[in-house]
Parts: sequence; C-alpha cells; structure tokens
Amino acid sequence: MNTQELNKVNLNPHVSVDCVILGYDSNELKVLLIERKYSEENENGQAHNPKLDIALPGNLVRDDEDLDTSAKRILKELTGIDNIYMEQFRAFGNPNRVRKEQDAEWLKTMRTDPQARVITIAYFALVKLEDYVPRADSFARRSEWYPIKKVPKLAFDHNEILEQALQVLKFKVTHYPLGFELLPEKFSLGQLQRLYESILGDDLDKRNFRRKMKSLKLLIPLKEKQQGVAHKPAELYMFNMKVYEQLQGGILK
Amino acid sequence: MNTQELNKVNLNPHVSVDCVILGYDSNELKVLLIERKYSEENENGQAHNPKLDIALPGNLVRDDEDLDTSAKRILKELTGIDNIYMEQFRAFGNPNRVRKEQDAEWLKTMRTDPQARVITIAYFALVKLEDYVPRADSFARRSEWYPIKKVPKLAFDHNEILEQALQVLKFKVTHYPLGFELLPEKFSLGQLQRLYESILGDDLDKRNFRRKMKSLKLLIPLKEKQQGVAHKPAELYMFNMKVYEQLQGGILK
DNA sequence: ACAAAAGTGTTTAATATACACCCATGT
DNA sequence: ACATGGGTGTATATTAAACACTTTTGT
Repeated sequence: MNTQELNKVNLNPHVSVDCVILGYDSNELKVLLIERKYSEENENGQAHNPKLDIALPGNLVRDDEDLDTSAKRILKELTGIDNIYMEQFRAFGNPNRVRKEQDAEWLKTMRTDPQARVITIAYFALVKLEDYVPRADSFARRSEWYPIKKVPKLAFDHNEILEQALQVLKFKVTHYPLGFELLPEKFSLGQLQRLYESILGDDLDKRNFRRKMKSLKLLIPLKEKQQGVAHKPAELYMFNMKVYEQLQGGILK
Repeated sequence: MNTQELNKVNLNPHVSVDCVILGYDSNELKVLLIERKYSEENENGQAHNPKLDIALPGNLVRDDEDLDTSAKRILKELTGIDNIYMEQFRAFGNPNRVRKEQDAEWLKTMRTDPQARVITIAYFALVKLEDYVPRADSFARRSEWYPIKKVPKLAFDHNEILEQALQVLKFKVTHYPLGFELLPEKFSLGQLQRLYESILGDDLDKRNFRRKMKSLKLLIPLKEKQQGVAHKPAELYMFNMKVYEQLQGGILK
C-alpha cells in the first residue's frame, strides 16, 4: 500500500485541517495559498473544462493522527514546508461551508465522500518568508505567496478563515513580541516597526517604539549596517531567542 | 419521526461538542457535570453491572447544524440550561481520547458507530449559578455542580478540557471584566474580589482592587446593604450592562 | 469587648504619550 | 544639494503598587 492508498483508507471524511501560513516581505504581509488546477476528463480520457481553485493548504485528517500532527503533515505534503510551529486557533463548522458550485465540483473529483459535511480545524503560523520559497516538489502542488491585500476569492470559507487568522495575529502581536518570527535573521528597527504597523494597520511613534523594543532586551545589536541604501544605513539586530523563550513562550514551542 | 430518531439519522459520527459551564458559589468555582448512569442488560432484560460515568455535557453534532447551535442544543438537552452565551475555545483531537475501558463500553451502549474516531469542539460559558439549579427535566440527565477542586476523574479527555477552560478563564478575566457573569445580580466588592482571587489563585490588594473596579464605571451602587452579617455590612452593587457592552463585548454577545 | 469583614488615601515607581531636529548615504 | 530613512531625549500624564487604620455589625 503506498502513501496515497493509505491516505484514502484512513482519512476521516468529516474533519479537515486548514493552514494559514503568514509571511512578510517587501513591507507587506503575505499568505501562502495553493493553486489547485484540475479538470474533468471526458470519455476519451481528454481533459476538458480546466479549473483553477485557490485555497488555503488543507486536507482531511487521518484517523490515526493528532490534529497538530495532521496540520504538519498536510502542510508538508502540499507545500513542502516542514517542521514549523503551528497553532490551532479555531474550528469552522458552518454546514454551508461548501456554497460555491466550483467547490462542490472539486470535492467530487477529489473525495471518496464528496457529500460529507466537513468541520475544519484552522491552524496558523508565522514564518520567515525567505526560508520558504515556493517550489514544485514531486508531491507538492503549486503554492504561492499572496499579498494579503490581493487575496482573491478562495475556496469554501477560506476567506473567512484567513480574516480570523489576521485578527488572531493582531491580538497576539500586541500581547507577545512575535514580530521576529516574520523577519529575516538580521533586521533593522525600521523594518520591525513597519512590520508592526502593517499588522496593526496603524502608525506608531518611532522614538517610543524603539525605546519599547530595546527595553524588552530581546534585541542583540550586531556590529553591522545596511549596505547600499540611499540614506543613513540602519544598524542591524538579531533576535535573542533565549530571553524570548524564558518570557512565556507565546507562539514558539 | 420523533426528535430522537431524527438525531440518530443526522448525527455526524466524527464530531462532537463538549461544554464547560462554570459557576461560582460559596466562594468557590464550580463546573456543571452530568452523571451518566447506565447498565448493560443480560439476556433476561435485567440490568446488571451498573456504571456511573461523570462527564462534561456533550454529544455528537448534527449534520445540519452550526457548531454554536449544536453546543446550545446539546447543553439544553442534557441539563435544561437554555439561552446562554457560549464560546468555542478549542478542538481536541487526540486519537487516544478514548482510553479508559469504561468509555469504550459507554460508547457501545450509546453510539451507532462506537469505533469512530471523534474530534470534539470544546465550548465554555460563565453563568450565574443561582439561575441554574440542576433539575431532572424529562429529557435532562442528572447534572450537578462540582467544586473545581473536587472534580473526580472524568470520561474521555474531559479533565484536560476542563483544565484548559480554566486557563482560558484565567486569561480572559485579566483582560476583560468578566467577573460579573458569575455573580448574583446584587453583590459586594468583597465578593467580587474573592471571585477574582479564586480564579487567579492569588491575593489582590483590597484598596487597589476597589479603585480599579470603580474606575471602570461598570458598577452601579445600590442604596442597599448586606443584612444579618456579623460585621460591618457591605454596600451592594449591580453591574452596568450598557457600559460593558460598549467596552468591547468580551464574552457577552 | 471582641471578632470579622468593610471601607478609605497617599506616596512612589513604572509605564505610556507627545513631540522636532540632526545624521549618513546615494544620486 | 537634495531626498530618504536613521537615529536620538525630555517633559508630562497615566497607571500600577505598596501600605495601616477606623467603622459597623453580631455575638
């Protein structure tokens, strides 16, 4: 029995997991979406009526796995992203989650029980975008980072799930110093501030922001500056993992 | 088709809801649990080997209902409690949720598909304990308020669910003024403080606590005092719903 | 008179907010 | 020389924390 057969046998037809993976680049928040191309075949085995569906990475859970494990497996299978910390944030169980005709069609081609009512458990994670350049693994589908502001209509209730994930992020970022999760290893205070501003949708006072961040003792100043910028080059910092973990954990395990 | 038959037809075998209903009385937190008495019958139709199971109120969801609706329905059916605001707080999906032999036995007597792997969506709510005196409705099972510190071993992973609900409460109560939900209509500042102390597991400064509470403008002082207490009688207060709702909503809808 | 909880203010420390100018670099 | 974002300090207001004695009632 290969992996795919095993999956079919063990998949729970009523419970799925969807992953909201957020990254940050070029001063904007992005979300990782998968593009599901599929086409129905006619009696001659030829593809016709090709469709493109854009969705959060997600799938049915297996009956023998924990929800957290399932989320990790599914993300890996669909995008190649491995070994990141994800956090469950909400179950979505509207019986009308499958509203669009296109969703129903897709289910018919992909699921053994396309009529089943599915509850989905939504996960979210913050990643350094640079670490996860979309690539077409043998198993992975085509995945792509979409700027939050340019996210199109998604499958099922995925727009709503994304919306709520952003609310969660907004909340968390004001209570825990999570910004670091989204930035490259070396970053400037300006970058950090712009990140916060784009998450919170609000301007922050530069001097107060810097004082606050420095008071947290989470920044390690590097003796290094930006290169080749048309203004005074910024000092670069690293993030002090040890202090962060001692604080309370937050999103990191 | 009566209600019970309808239920059987429509129940989703893989998704359940469990409710953590918290109350406060005699200076301690309490949780509403149901006692499931059941017995296997032998070939003569006689009951033998009677069992008592204590659990959170919960059951499978119906395929045609929203999770929130399901939680409300199930709570009503099991305890008679109606029309309270409940909030989803987490999905529990450990494949080993059914560990104890007793749980497996119970499932056999109650479920059409006792082997199914079930994910449960946990809800929690705060209620004025005085409003919900357990009573044996025609449909309701025997339910009882248990002091948090005296909760016995519960069915499935219900002890873990309860534990997490208490963490959620602890968090929420430090961010939103929810204490009121748990007190009778008229209460003293001393009662309110003791409530907070028992939730947070920590002593609070009396003068600072009172100043804080008064600054929130959520208390309406009544021209009324405690009666028949062997000390200076406390002023009684009511809770100002309007101001609270304007604040942010919190747990109230 | 005593026990028991209610009620009350002030001082100090910590934290948050508002605000404006000079600096280093590339073009 | 100018445009661009980097970098810095101080004064004021708000909020949090620490702390002890008097009052009212029932027994």
